[in-house]
Amino acid sequence: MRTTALDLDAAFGALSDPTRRAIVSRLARGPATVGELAEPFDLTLQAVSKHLAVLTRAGLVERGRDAQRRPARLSGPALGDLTGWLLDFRAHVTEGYERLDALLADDPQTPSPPTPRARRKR
Amino acid sequence: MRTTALDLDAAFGALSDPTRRAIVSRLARGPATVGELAEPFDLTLQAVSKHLAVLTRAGLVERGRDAQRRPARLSGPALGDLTGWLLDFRAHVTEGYERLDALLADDPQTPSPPTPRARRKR
DNA sequence: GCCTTATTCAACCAATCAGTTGTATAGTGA
DNA sequence: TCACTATACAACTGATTGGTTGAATAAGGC
Repeated sequence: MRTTALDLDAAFGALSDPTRRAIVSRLARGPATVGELAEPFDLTLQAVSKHLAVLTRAGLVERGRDAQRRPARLSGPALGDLTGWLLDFRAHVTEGYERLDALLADDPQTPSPPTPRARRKR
Repeated sequence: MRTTALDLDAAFGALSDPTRRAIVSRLARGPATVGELAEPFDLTLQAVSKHLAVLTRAGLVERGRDAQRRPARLSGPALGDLTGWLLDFRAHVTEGYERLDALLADDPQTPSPPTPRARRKR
């Protein structure tokens, strides 16, 4: 069995492609077949099938069976887990920032010292 | 419209690598130099520098200047935007699922009856 | 002015990726 | 059975990626 739980590598990787995000967007409105998913794109069915495989491997999509069709639908939990991870993360960052603000107050290395770096020749 | 705004491709792509997620985790506890970031990894400084470049290009990290050092720190907003995108998304999905549930009133785990367009035979 | 430290740039390499075409499998309907 | 539809598999290709080594750049300390 392939990893059905959330694989952060695979999940983020899957969502890093705009075509796949579009597919996921489409699936958010309900299940669809490969053919239906492929329609808006200028892509072969095989390419879309591959994208679906990537999403499925990442645990974001599940496939069913309806005669010759293999409709895809989103797997809610994975998306929830991903969101959870990011939320945790963001909380952590915010906290860190507050600590940093408290430490620095007014003195620190100024955020962006615009160093006009003249490029030298070789 | 913000041109610095988040690039979903780049942001998700950046977070799809475990080394980069570890770097981001480290940075969530405060800024760090390339050398400091590289320490826990069995990687060259150049490799870590490249990872930082990826994160910077994605808008997730900002670089500063402190003498020879170029400390990296997280860029809070990007992380917030990413989380926001996913939250929106998840909301959409949940809504879709509720609609689907209403239609099917069935066990979503069973692979067989996935769509309302069931045409199976045999 | 050298050294030393911190970081990046440049070139390269192997692996992976997104796409293609062509073929094969699975299921329906006659 | 045979034709048709929907999808997957296989092999290939060019581009990208994650890593390396080696050289260059930037800044400070002596």
